Amino acid sequence: MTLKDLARELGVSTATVSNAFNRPDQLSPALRERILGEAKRLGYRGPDAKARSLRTGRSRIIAVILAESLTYSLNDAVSSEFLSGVAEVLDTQGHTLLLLSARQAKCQLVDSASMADGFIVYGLMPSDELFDSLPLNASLVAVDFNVAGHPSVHIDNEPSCFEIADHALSVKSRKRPAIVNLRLTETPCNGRVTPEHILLPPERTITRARLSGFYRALEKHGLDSEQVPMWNVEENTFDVCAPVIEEILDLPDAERPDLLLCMSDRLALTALTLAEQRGLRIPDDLCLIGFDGIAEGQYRAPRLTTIRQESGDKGRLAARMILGLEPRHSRLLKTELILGETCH
Amino acid sequence: MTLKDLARELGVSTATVSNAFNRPDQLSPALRERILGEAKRLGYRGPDAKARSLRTGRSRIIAVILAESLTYSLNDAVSSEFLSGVAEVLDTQGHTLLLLSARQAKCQLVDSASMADGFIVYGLMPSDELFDSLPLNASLVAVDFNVAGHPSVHIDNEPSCFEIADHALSVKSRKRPAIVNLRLTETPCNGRVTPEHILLPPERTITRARLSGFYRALEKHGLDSEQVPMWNVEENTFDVCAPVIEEILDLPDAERPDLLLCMSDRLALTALTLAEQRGLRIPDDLCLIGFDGIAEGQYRAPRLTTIRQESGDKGRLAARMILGLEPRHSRLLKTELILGETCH
DNA sequence: TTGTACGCGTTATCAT
DNA sequence: ATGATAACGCGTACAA
Repeated sequence: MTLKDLARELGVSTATVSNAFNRPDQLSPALRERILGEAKRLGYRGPDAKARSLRTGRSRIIAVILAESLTYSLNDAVSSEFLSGVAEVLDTQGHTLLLLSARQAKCQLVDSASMADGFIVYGLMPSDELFDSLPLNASLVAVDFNVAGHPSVHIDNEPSCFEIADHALSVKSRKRPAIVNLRLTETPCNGRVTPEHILLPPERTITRARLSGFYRALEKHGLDSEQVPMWNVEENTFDVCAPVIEEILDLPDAERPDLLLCMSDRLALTALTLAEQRGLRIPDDLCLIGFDGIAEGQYRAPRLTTIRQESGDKGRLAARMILGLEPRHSRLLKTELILGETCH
Repeated sequence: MTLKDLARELGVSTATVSNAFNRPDQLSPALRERILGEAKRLGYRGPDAKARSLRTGRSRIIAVILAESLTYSLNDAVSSEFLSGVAEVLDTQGHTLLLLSARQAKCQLVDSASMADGFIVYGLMPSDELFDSLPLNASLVAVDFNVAGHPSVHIDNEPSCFEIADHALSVKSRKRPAIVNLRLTETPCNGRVTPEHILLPPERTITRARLSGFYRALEKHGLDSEQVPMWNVEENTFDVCAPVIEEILDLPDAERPDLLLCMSDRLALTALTLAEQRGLRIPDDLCLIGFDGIAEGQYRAPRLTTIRQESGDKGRLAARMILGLEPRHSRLLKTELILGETCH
């Protein structure tokens, strides 16, 4: 049953049937009633989305391209919250959400992509050439990194990290701070960062900005940031974090850090769990700070001291920009220091 | 730049260009090279997905229709894990994932839907009529509930709940068990379930099956299940669960249950957090069991005693069935009892 | 209200 | 074998 069949059946033109569905004002109410009634009776389900999107050039589909795999992104609290914000706005506006990952085979990514009306790109992409393959006219908003020629949504990573590290270092004198990084080395590294490791360039990744904030706070407190031991973790999941955190916690007492500046809540929560297992008192023996402000860190005792970034707002804003509900220029969102009980 | 333009530019037919992209065996390698080379040079990005999907009838898009809102589903660990499993398989098979919610306006849901090649329906839908509007030929797999004429994927809710409740009641004598339900009343209810409340019919919802399992275990242990107090929560989030759990925990000592049979880990974790805040010792003062086996319940101390359902496997299986990688008949997945420290 | 060109490829059929 | 032709998929938009 197609629109054309229905038109023939009713003895009206296809245009009229189309109008009955899309533009009520273009035909008499009586005729419209009749068309809709017959449509239902004959089992015609309304204009086909594929045909319509070919004709109009729009699909009402917005694609989110995630830097990480879908499997990871969907299980991570921060990106889930982001997606949830995106979905909320799209839903309201009658659009739908197509999930893509930059990790997918390029060809299939690109042609699924050409169905979408717009793109929200979340996180640092493995390469920029991807963007050359996207439809030229489609709009694009980058989140947490920049794409030349397109607006982006960021949070103020450096100041936030300065603020929280400054807080951590002020509360009580900590002799042995250490930093736990997320995906910050040029080559993959799960473990201690040595001078041989090259760090990703500042403009490429948000974690580098977080590191700068930590460094600035350390310097302010008279510490030589170069001397502060640093670890790195490649993936923000318990399973990947745990071995690295264990390596830290299992250092001899005299060497074990008494303050961990973690770049994510997942890192900090992993440290918290493993530290508790080892009988370390928090915050007395070990002080912890995180970043993100995920629910899991707050609905527990002790609550994590962390920086709350509103990932949901980030998603909502990006979605609104894509849909043209918001001016298309780059935005910087604020964060908030949450004082929990893991650092005081 | 369309395929037609490129064909004209090269002086070959559109069919040949199409073949160069889709069926290398249909033309000489030399010609194919030339076409692909020129395509790149002239900025032709390959066949347009919209046009192709109109012609072929396929889009390589699989839609997941979620019973809950996208906002909720993306933030919930269980459904995220499910989606993650779906995405993993689709990815591998060159398909993409479109997220829809049964809560969306019907019309937009239906027409976004008509783009998809297949549907995975997750959770109890508000109404069945939705399925009448879906494309007739499209394949459909239901998860956690049944849709007439289509295969489904289930877990064994009743036996699992019997098993864990039986365990809980065996470990030590508990005088005052109580049940915390999830969305089980006919009319919304966040609080104590009274005889006036009508419960959803067993065939409609998995939580009713869970309740049966609990009841069977209670009877086995000589308890009158009718007498066991029951609460109900409408949404599986901390914010909605908390007030109900507080109502339970704040009962006078003599009335407060010493065993909570919770239908989800979120419920149990909420109870755990709030109980700890009140200085209740777990499991001595209060014994807790959950359902789901989400990571959050295991990466902590005490770990939750719960039933682990492999939501990821559920998603993978549903996706494989939709893609025809798996026979299209209903399947029942096994669960596993996880002995944590919240009930012994 | 209607006729109809158009959007962009795909594929069956035909020709060389 | 290779390549070309043309019908087809389903609506939409604009002129009439």
